[in-house]
Amino acid sequence: MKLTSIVPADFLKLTDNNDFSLYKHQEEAVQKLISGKNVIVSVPTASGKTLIAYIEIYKTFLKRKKSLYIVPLRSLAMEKYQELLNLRSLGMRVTISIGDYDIPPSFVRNYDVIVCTSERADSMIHRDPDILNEFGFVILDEIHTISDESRGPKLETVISSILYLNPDIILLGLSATVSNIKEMAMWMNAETVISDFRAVPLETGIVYRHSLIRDGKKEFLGNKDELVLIENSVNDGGQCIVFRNSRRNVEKYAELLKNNFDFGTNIEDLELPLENLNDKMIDLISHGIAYHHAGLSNEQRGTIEELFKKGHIKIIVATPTLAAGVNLPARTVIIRDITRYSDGYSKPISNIEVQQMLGRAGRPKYDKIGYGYITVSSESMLKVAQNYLNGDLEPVISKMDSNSLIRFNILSLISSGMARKYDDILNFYKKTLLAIQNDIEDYSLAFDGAIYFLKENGFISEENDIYKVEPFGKITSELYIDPVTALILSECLNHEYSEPLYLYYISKTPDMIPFNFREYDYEYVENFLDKYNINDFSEESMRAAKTAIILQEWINEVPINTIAESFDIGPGDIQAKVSSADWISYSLYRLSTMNKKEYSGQLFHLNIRIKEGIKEDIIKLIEIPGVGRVRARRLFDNGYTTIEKLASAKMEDIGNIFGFSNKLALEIIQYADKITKQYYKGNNLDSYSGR
DNA sequence: TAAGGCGTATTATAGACAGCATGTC
DNA sequence: CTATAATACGCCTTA
Repeated sequence: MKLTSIVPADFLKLTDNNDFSLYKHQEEAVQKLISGKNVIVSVPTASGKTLIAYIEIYKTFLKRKKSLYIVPLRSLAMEKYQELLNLRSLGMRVTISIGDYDIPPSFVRNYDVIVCTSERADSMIHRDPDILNEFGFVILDEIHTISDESRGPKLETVISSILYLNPDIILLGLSATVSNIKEMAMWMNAETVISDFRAVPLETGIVYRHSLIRDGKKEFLGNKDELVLIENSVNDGGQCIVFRNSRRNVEKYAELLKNNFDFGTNIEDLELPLENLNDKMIDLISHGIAYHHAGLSNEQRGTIEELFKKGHIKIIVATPTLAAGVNLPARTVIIRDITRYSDGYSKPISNIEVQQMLGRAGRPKYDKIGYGYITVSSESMLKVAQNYLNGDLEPVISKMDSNSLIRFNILSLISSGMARKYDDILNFYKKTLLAIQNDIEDYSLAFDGAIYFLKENGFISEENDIYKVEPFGKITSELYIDPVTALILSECLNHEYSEPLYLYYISKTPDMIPFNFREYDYEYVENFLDKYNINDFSEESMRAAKTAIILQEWINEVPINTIAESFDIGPGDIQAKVSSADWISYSLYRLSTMNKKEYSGQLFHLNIRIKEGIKEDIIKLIEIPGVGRVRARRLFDNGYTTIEKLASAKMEDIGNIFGFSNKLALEIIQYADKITKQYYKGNNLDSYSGR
């Protein structure tokens, strides 16, 4: 079936006027969508799923309705947004709504296609359920993430809300292959399209006892095992990704590769942003090798991904970060470990995850074929690996049944007005996958418990069997924080303001995952707890204290690498923690405006200090574009302590400071000048605008 | 006496979303 | 519950 037989010819603007034929699975899905049915498509990655979405988005646009594209990760949202910008040639207005790049909810009305994360979709719907009336089509990318314990329920809530409020909206679920796709389809009132089509064919094999087992045949590799496969692949002009199960293993394996191979690149030619990378990384890169995990800073990860895309790096050794995130394919993928520690035990990873990693094998347009190998070291693991490759699939299981999620969810149901009575809550839950897989009556105790908790703690009230949200509950729901977090922050506000103590409370909330605690942390952590009279020496408290200590270093301008070294953590870990603390400290500030107004100013500043990693005295300077924590401090140390002083500075004087070009200096002065003039016109300089 | 082998005890173990603000090529 | 690899440590053997 040709494209133009289903969409107006206009659509060809997207395809360079190429009126090609759809693949079978695309055609099937599109026809079902056009006839007004919900669809779940289950095909491997890189098989043209986006085109299906494109076509229905356009059809929806012609019907003057909006489309919502939901993905699990911010990086994927970014990627999808860039891709969907093409739709502007058809007159559609495309935008993105994720943490940093936000549009106010009301502005959604000015766009036709909105890309967002599950959490943002959830929060948007619960702030303004009526917004769903504007939508005609919702795409749920990677819908199998419903199985994810921490994040899955957010996506499930979104789908359930749509089924509950606006069943007319057409749903398109894009899924990895799972065993209970029929059950999912029943839940979503959808039809299924299943195919094993791949744009680049995949050849798989298992490395076991010095041999490669492929198609039932054994090829002897020698005692270098999978290293032979890597070497061959690279020598043949390919690139390679090796997945391992821990950061330490990742770094060690990269080192091992370096001792075996040299796919050298001339470092000087690369113009690396050297300050990002450490010596070890640079040494590896000079051999054409790199490692990649969440301990790296965002800048480091970006650099390595870029170098890999350009072909300067031949092999990346990585943790699963690289499997889930942005699309970074390689000809050969090697899964070195198929077990991983979780909840105290080492367990085989899920096949969904294995397939996701294998999905990175084969670059469309560059490789004729992709290779995926799994290495195992025991007979039992060999069985497991064989089962993966034979398509032994797991089901998608709802994880909406935890008490904390039920509390969170019932609060947002009541806060949004979606539920006024107990029956409304029940009716909502009947629309969840949880209800398909379990008897929802079994959860009535959990519901009662959650409602009791919310009432007791002042989030909601009840009168004549009608629930009403209290201001405390409303703000908690809008901040998208766990009700327990809100309670801990309220308790915090009862203490007199103290920087370390408040950081401790922020770190103690369930929305912050604190740093791990090690044996040698005892001494300084105990000192901290003693010093601030915290009489809680539980492990939970110790971890929070350690996190608070690290955050304190951060807001006192200790360089990130110094912190990383002295606490033996990665710069990426600090960035991740800072961003959580940023969110929670903002929530703390907002809560203070309700009943502790006298602290609000201080807490507003604390939030900025956490966001930027600065001391109090340069809060004003950080506002200038191009000036971060380091440059702001240099300006301050050179006597430019206020915006006004900068406004009257000379370009050369600032340009002479280390780290400032004349161009930057000029921009800074001009900006400072502008702000100062506004100030004298009576505008408020105290408003911080972020960057 | 120092170095090295070996068995046993100890330790550590992946990742990442959410709040708000303003008018973009 | 059903792990496992790296490291630390103690003990013994050997050059």
